[in-house]
Amino acid sequence: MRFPKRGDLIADSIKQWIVRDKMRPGDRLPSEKQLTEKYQVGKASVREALKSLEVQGLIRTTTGPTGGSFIAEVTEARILNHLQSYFFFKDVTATQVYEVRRSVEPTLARHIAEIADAPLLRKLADNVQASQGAVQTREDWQRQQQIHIEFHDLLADGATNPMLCIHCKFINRTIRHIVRSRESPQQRDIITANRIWHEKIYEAIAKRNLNAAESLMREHIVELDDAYKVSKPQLTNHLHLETQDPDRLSALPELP
Amino acid sequence: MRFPKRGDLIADSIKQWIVRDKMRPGDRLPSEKQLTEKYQVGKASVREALKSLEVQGLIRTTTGPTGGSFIAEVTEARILNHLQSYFFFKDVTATQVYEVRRSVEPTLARHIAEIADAPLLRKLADNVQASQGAVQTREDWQRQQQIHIEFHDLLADGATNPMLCIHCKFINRTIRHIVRSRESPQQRDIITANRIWHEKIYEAIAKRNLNAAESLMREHIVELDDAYKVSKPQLTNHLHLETQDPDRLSALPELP
DNA sequence: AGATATTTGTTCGTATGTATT
DNA sequence: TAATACATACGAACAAATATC
Repeated sequence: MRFPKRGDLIADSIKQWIVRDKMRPGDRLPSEKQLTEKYQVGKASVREALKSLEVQGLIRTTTGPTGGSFIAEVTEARILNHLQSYFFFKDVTATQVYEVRRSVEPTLARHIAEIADAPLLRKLADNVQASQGAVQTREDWQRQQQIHIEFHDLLADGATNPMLCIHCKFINRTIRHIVRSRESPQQRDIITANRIWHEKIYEAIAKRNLNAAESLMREHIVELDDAYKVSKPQLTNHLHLETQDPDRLSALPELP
Repeated sequence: MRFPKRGDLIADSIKQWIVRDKMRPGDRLPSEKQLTEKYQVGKASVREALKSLEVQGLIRTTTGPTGGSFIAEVTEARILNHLQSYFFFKDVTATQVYEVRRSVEPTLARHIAEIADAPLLRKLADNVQASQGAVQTREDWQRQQQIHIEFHDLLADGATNPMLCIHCKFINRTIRHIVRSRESPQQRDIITANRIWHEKIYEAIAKRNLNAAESLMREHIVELDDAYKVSKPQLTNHLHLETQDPDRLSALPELP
């Protein structure tokens, strides 16, 4: 395709409009009919443009009399899905994920130690408390793994630095995939070691000890990396689906 | 909207198909007509699905007898644009960008010191060479700034760790925005300081001195952060346009 | 070079679904 | 309940791009 499609041109034009007029989330776009008249194009082209903006997460669309297209803030879920799609064919190894994690998460811990408020401290304390349970069965092990990653997610969610937040959230999502693809090793000592690390990190954060939070987190990640270095390095990736309802998908005919 | 749109359902179904059948970039999808027959839906719905996948970067589409939709690897440019859109309404400050940069770029420097090959070393050397020029005019200053960021981009492009690469590339793109929004300060000493830092970092990489590369980069970033802390913290963000050709956009009618 | 076939791109008319009044 | 305003969906036709012969 030498020439850009009409839909893409219109989408870009609307983007310019959003920037130039400093539109904010919630602001309303003209209706499809108005857009066809303004741009002198067919309905389908306008719909392609709106679909493009919708997939990018910049607008959301509703039906009905008060409906239409409205400027939206791109959600965290959407950008995480896009990142996941980006790495789908990339063959990222667990070692590579840990290389990034080792550099970013200590910074996150320091950041949180600086800004954590009472509600966040409470959530972290609850999480540490929840990780006290015994690890007997395979289900126990998997549950503890989820609680463990949840601790890291709480830290990321608590960040006031959006860039730091999103990077850490994506790392955690990737770690979840790695953990799932791993057959449970009978390494109960790792689980208890993790619990102790989290306790220490929590204490450092609660005491606003920035340096301790950072270095403890670094040691924690390095130990995790070492512990799992032997296991399957390749992570099994998949594409995220918007509609998690499997019934609706299976209602469609199968493809050959 | 309570029920998902048909286009989204079909897009998800195709995604499942891609994962289940282990399709690879270049593989062909059924034609629009075939898809309408398979899914028993109208052409518009199929096109919405394909448009969604196209915007996500998972397929590319061409016309003609050998044309159609083909599986594609999501490009770096596309994910960077999505990240930019994500932060559009987020009000990220320069300080926050540097907080992430300070943690991740030293890791990148270490990574590169470990794996850099001759061509990359050559490019880095050329870049350092190019930064020797005098800084007299305002244009000199801006050119030197671009060469400086180019050095960091060369490091990111050289990374074999895709996750590290993309994070650093996005940081660099954001830094470019910050630099552009900054009126040139008459701080010629910063430019020369940067040049010296880059020389040292290059030397460490060339000598495969991982620790030196990492710590030099850390000091370099910290100094940069301090030097610019006084300037405007807010970065002026904008949305990326697919079609950079301004003629085509201005050919469209203006919006009210 | 020109004709032609194939596939996407675009338009239009019409009908349906949805949410408000 | 009915009228409305909007998005959603279908189908047929035509236009444009790009291969092959």
